[in-house]
Amino acid sequence: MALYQQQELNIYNSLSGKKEVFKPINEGNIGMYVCGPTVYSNVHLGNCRTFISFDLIFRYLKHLGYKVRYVRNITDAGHLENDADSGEDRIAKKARLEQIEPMEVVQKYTIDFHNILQKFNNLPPSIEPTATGHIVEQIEIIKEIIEKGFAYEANGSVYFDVLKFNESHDYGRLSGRKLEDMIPNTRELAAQSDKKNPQDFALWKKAEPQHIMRWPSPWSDGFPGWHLECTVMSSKYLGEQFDIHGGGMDLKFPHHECEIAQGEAATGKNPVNYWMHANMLTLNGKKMAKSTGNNILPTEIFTGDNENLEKGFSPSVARFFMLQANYRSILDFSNEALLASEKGFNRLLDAYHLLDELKPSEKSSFEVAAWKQKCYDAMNDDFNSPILIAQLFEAVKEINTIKEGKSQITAPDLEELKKTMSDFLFDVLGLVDTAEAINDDTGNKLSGTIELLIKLRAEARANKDFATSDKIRNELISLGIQLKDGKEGTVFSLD
RNA sequence: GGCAUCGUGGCCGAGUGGCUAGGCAGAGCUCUGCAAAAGCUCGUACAGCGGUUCGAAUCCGCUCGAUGCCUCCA
Repeated sequence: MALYQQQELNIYNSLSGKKEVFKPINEGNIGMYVCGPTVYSNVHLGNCRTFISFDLIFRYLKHLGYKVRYVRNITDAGHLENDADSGEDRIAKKARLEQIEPMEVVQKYTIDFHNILQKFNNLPPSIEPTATGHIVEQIEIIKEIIEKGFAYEANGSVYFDVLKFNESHDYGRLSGRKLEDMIPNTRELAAQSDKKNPQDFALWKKAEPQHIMRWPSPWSDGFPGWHLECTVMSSKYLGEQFDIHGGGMDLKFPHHECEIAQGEAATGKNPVNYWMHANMLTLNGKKMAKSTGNNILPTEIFTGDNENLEKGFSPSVARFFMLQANYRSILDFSNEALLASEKGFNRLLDAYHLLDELKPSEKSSFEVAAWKQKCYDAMNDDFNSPILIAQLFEAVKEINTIKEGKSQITAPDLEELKKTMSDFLFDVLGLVDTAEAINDDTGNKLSGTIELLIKLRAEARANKDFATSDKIRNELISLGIQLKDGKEGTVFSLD
C-alpha cells in the first residue's frame, strides 16, 4: 500500500481560498506545473524561495509514493517591459547592454539558474521546456482561440478579448477581481494601442523592425504573448486538465488569470484543479525584485559579500531558514534570522549524528510511532514545514536525553526514529548533511587527526595539565572545530 | 483609488473558538578542573477599539499600520 493511501494530504487552493483534501485526477499520478524564471539576469534569492517551496512540495509528493511529472518552464523569449505596446524586450535589452546575442543571454542565465538551484539541493523538474522551443504550438493555440471567437487580430498582433470571454466565463475568479471593477479603474494610457479594451492581453505581438527575437506567423513576424507559453507547455505535457499549478504570488494576477482564460477559451475546460501560490521573500520589509534593486544574490549569501550580512551561510542553512516559514507566508530576510537558523540547523544535525551512538534498551520512553505520525500530520496540512521542523526538534530533545542515559529506546524504535529523521531531513526537506562532506579521504585523515588531539587532551586532563588541554581545545575552536565533552567521551563538530 | 493578504513574546516564526508549537537570544539549575556541549526550569505574547459567545489571539464590525497586485517580475 502506497503511503499516499495512508496519509490524507490537504492543499490550500488559491482558487477556492480554502484548504482542500487533495485528490489527483489519475490515482497515484500527479501533474504539476510551476512557472519558471525569465532568464535575463541572475536569479535572486526571492526567486529561489519560490522554487525551494515547490521543491519541498515535489519531494513530499514523491515521498508519499506518487508518480509526479513536474514541469517548469524557462521563459527565454523576450517580453516587453510594459504592456503599452512599446518598449524593449528585457532579454534584447540585456543583450544590447552586454553586447551579446539574445540567446547568449538566455544561455548564460539559464546555467546560472541551474547552478544555484543545485546548490540549494533542488531536484530538477521532470521536464523543463522553453518558450522558444514551443512557438509552433503557441501559434496553433492562438488559431484555436481565434476560431472560438475569443481573440482578434489587429495590425499583425493578436489580442485576447477579455470582455467577450467574460460574457460566458468568469474572468478574475482566481484573483478575486471583477471585470466591472477593473474597467473604470484603468487609466487612459492605451490611446495608441491596437487593443479593443485595456484589459485585453496579447497572444501574439508584431515585432518592430529592430526586434531581434522574432518568428513568422500567419499574422506577422513577431513573438508570442507572455501568458501563452505556460498554457501551451502545461497542456502539452500534462494534458488539458491537470492537478497542480504553482508559481509566485505576484503571478496570480494577471498571469495565472490569463492562463485560465486561455485554457478555457481553447478547450472549454478548466485547466487546473489546485492553484498554489508561494509568497514573497522580503528584504528590509520590501519585496525583493530585480527591477527595484532591492535584492540579494544567492552567491552573496554563500560568501557573505553583501552589506546586509556579517558572514556567509551555507545553502542548506539558507534553505533551512526558508523552510522554517510556511510557503504561504511572507518571509523577511535578515542576518539575525540566518544566524538563528544556522545554530538550530547544526543542533538538529548533531542530534541526528548521535543516533548512531545510542544504545538500545529493553523498552522505549519515547513513542516513536505517534511522533512519526505528527511529522506526517504537519506535512499533510498544506506542507507545513515549520511544524515538521518543530517535531524534529522534539526528537532532538529525546535523542539527547537518551544519550545522557535519562531515557530509553528499543532497537526497533531506534531504527524507526533514524529512518524517519533521515526521510524528513534529507528526502523531504532536502537538507544536506554537512558531515557527509568530510566523509572522503581527506575527511578521514582530518577526523583521524582530531581524534588524536582528543586523545592527547584526555591524557593532559588526566594529568591535570589543564594548560595543555585548554590550549588544544582553544586552538581547535579557532579553526572552527568544536570539542564536546560527554559522559561517553569527547566528540567534535565542524562549523 | 480598486482588489488581496497580513499585523503573535527581545528577534524569527506556527497556531486560528477552550487543551496556551518550535528555533534563536536571555535568566537560574544539573553536569564539568574551568568552559563548551547537553538536559531541566522560567518568560504567559497575540496592533487598537467595539460586538457575538459560558469562553476569542482565533468569528464579526470599525480604526490604525504593513505588504503585494492592479504595466514586466518568483
